[in-house]
Amino acid sequence: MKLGLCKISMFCLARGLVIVVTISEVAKEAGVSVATVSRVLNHCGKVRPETEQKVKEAVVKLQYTINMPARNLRKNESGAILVLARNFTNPFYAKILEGISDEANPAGYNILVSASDGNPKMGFQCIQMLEGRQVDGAILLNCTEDDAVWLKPHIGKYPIVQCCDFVAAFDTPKVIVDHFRTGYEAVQYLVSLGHRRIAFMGAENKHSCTVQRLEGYKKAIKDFELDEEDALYISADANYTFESGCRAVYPMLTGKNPPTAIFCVSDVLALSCIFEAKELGIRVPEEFSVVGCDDVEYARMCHPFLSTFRLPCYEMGRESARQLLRCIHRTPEEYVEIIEDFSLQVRESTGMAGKDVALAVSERT
Amino acid sequence: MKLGLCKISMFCLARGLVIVVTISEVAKEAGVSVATVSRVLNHCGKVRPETEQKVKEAVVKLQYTINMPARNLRKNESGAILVLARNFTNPFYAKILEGISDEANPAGYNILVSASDGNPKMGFQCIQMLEGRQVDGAILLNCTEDDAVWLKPHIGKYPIVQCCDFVAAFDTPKVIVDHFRTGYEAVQYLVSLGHRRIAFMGAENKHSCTVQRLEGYKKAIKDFELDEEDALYISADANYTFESGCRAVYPMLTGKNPPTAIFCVSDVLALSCIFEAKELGIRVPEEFSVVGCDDVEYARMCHPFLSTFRLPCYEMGRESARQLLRCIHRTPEEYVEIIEDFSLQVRESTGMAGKDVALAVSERT
DNA sequence: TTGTAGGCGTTATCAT
DNA sequence: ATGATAACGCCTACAA
Repeated sequence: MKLGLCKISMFCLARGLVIVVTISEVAKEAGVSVATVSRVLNHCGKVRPETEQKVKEAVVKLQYTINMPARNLRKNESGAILVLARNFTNPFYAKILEGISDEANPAGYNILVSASDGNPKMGFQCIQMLEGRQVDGAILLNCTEDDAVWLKPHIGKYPIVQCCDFVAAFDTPKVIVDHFRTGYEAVQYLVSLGHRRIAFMGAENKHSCTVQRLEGYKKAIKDFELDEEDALYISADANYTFESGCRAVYPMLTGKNPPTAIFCVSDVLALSCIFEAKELGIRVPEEFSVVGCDDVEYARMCHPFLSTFRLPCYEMGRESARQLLRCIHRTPEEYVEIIEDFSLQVRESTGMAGKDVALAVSERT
Repeated sequence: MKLGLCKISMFCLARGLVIVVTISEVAKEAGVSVATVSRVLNHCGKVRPETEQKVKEAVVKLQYTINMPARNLRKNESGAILVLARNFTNPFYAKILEGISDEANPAGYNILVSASDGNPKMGFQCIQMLEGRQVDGAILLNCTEDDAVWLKPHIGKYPIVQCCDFVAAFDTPKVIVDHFRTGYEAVQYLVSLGHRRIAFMGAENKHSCTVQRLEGYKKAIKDFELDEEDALYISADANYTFESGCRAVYPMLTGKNPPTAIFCVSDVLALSCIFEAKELGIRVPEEFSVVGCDDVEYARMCHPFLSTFRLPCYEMGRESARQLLRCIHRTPEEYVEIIEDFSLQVRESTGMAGKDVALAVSERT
């Protein structure tokens, strides 16, 4: 890393070197009172047009800008909302964030982000921001039972929306999908292709999207009387990283009696399964079918295109923001639970059950 | 309305009346003055241990939490910084954001994000937040000449750092890579593999990472006396989307005299080239070599693994935050220009120049 | 329609 | 070491 030097100069911020223009200076300049200036600033009518004009001219002349912390203090609000997720490098969370922004920004709210990285300590920090009035509300993208400690006492006290992952017992608006059903339908779909040994890849976290999908999967396994083995449930790490997905699926694919299909709780993990299978010379989907969940952009960036459940990430983000703003503005209403639809996108990573994988591998070697 | 010593306000959701505790209530409870409470809260010593103890007990008993807008007003700071990027769904920006968070959060700063989507209007909003004291500084990830209008008058007035994309004339700290050199070295590398017709894919924006890489590319084309044609420069859309990359490269690959190699200013675009080539039955890298830039995680998620320039995204984020905090705290220092290193990651999408692509295509058909 | 004045909850500057 | 009190900049009854 090199270091080049540019011109020397000091920042001159409000605190010292620059004259900070306040509402009273504007008032003086315009020859009116601060109250009038404030009224003009807040467009609350009740001001004579020529007075308003004078004030506006003064504002421009003095380059006045409103001091938000001051206004916020007075109005007891912050004009910002918090979005708490594990991270934003996962395209799934990034897309939700986009939806939230698109809804909240036009409404005049700023977005504050915080990556918990699965650390419950961040949940505490989240509440701190609510308590400290730094944000008017929060959207939690990865709420789990682990958050009960800090969250429970604050439910109903602050505007909080759970999105995607949630804890049913926490009484907040929820914007979710029926995770159980995705798990069930994944199996159902694979069974329709003739698969009987179907694996499940979750993640080392207590997210409802992991837990409930596993439940849906298990229920389907029972209903369809399929092979039921603990060895068929594997887990990537809590953050759904590609590498951990590869690590998790490897022993299963190289072990005895491997499955002919797998359902993964995240697209990135599904991609890791496809990748690892191909590395091992196992053809997808001829010998191994993979179903993902999320439908992120990367699912269609290389062949075989991923068969996956499309969740309306962007829309979930928007709806979460809508619900949160509703809470913040105290629109009298019950806590709604909005269940977004999903749909299976059948593409190229799934196919009819054919030869046994182990057999195929041994043939090749 | 009041209840005993404490004020009551309808704080959040319909259900809860929340008692808002202020510093003066704590003072009353502890039998001291607000000044003392404040001193304890700010750990500025000068308080007798037993007094401190009393205050702390009162804080716990009343569940007091500091009111940040009030503190911010008084201290004339916000404790937040702004990160402005085109979007955060591109893993490149997401990774930089991660670096910024990891540096700024421990320092007590919150992160406010804003997606400009290339809209200069957002630049204006950015300055608004600086002026409104909602943030103490800003990191701009996509600064271009187009931003001169709103940015120029505020340079030196507010703490601003340009990261990755930048305008040299704007006198701010910069955390960048030598984009020109990536363009030059990409060609150099491809030449070493025997390529003579090398294309360039940029994007419809004025980012320095697009403009300067093109310049480096052109210089190398001249230096190595390679084919020099306007038809060899193509552009994806301003946001580097996968689809636009496909659209841009298609006519080139199917047209007359296609190149045998291409350098793309972003990994996502490079992936789109690989994808489109494969769709057309053109083998990568046997018939068509592709070099990307960024080295995002997705570059190694499917074969052929992308040969690309690794930019230290995360580190650039951290360094940007470091520089910004330095500006905010007015550490007397010059505006530095930190040039981060990059390195070419040779993987599977590049190979020796072989048969002419058009020829290969015609052979196949 | 406009002005006066009293907070909002802190911190910081004085005294004591 | 502690306390009284004046800002910080704005909003908003209440008066005029």
